[in-house]
Amino acid sequence: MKRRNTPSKQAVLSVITKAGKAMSQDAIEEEIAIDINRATIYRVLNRFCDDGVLHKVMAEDGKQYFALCETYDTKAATHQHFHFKCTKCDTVECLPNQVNFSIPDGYLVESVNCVLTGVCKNCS
Amino acid sequence: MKRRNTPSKQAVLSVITKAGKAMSQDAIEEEIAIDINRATIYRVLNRFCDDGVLHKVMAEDGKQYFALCETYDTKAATHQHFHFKCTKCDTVECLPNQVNFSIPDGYLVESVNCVLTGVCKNCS
DNA sequence: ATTACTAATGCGATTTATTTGCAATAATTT
DNA sequence: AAATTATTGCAAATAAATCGCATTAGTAAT
Repeated sequence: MKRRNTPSKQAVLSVITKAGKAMSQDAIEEEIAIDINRATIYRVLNRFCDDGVLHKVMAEDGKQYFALCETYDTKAATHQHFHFKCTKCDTVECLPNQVNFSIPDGYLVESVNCVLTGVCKNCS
Repeated sequence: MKRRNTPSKQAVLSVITKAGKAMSQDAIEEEIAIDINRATIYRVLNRFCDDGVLHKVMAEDGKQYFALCETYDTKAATHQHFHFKCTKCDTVECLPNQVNFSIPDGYLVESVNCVLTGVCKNCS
């Protein structure tokens, strides 16, 4: 299944890149220049995740936020960094901090979802 | 608003205590002996959270899981431990590991939600 | 250029998790 | 036993995310 280059994909990626933060579908729809259907935005986002372009963060508000994968992120060490969700401006940003943990034997960790919630630098 | 002791509260707390894990509303409804309405379960759970009896974990599947607060947990240092969600048995458990992080100046952290997803000891 | 192939899109409907309004019920205090 | 009001059940409402399906439009081959 070869991927195609479409205006929707370009627009979504452009918005997220410009924001420099993790964004939810509705935030993207608000910011985006062209008119794209909600379902399409979700499909574009999920495809980008599959392709390792974006990563998904589940915040405490139960919403998915999507952020650019840094180039140094490998498939193996997947995005084990903290995220910060601001309750004031409602944005999610990737923090430089890596998540360190050691789990008991027998556990197999497939993904890490760490979100700190509070008030960000800009809003405090 | 003084709290009252009701069969619903007792039943919900009993199920969670017996499980020794974090549980979602539907898992609780499945396990519970008496017949309690879905909305009631949610209200009971949220009240317990308000009262510091339970804490809420948002998993990657977008569902809320509720777990007992250990007695040594204080309001201040709120539940900064890791959680593990198993994709096989679909349960969430509290890990003993504390979450350590240092955030840049200007950020105010109000809550921490860290969930590792994978396969647990029992299922692997 | 034109055609063929099929990924991507739009739309509407659906699913799933959680909450809410409101009237009825029941725990607790007097 | 009566009064007060927290709690519950039920149905409906929200809200996020997904899905089926017919249509559109990239892409590669001719």
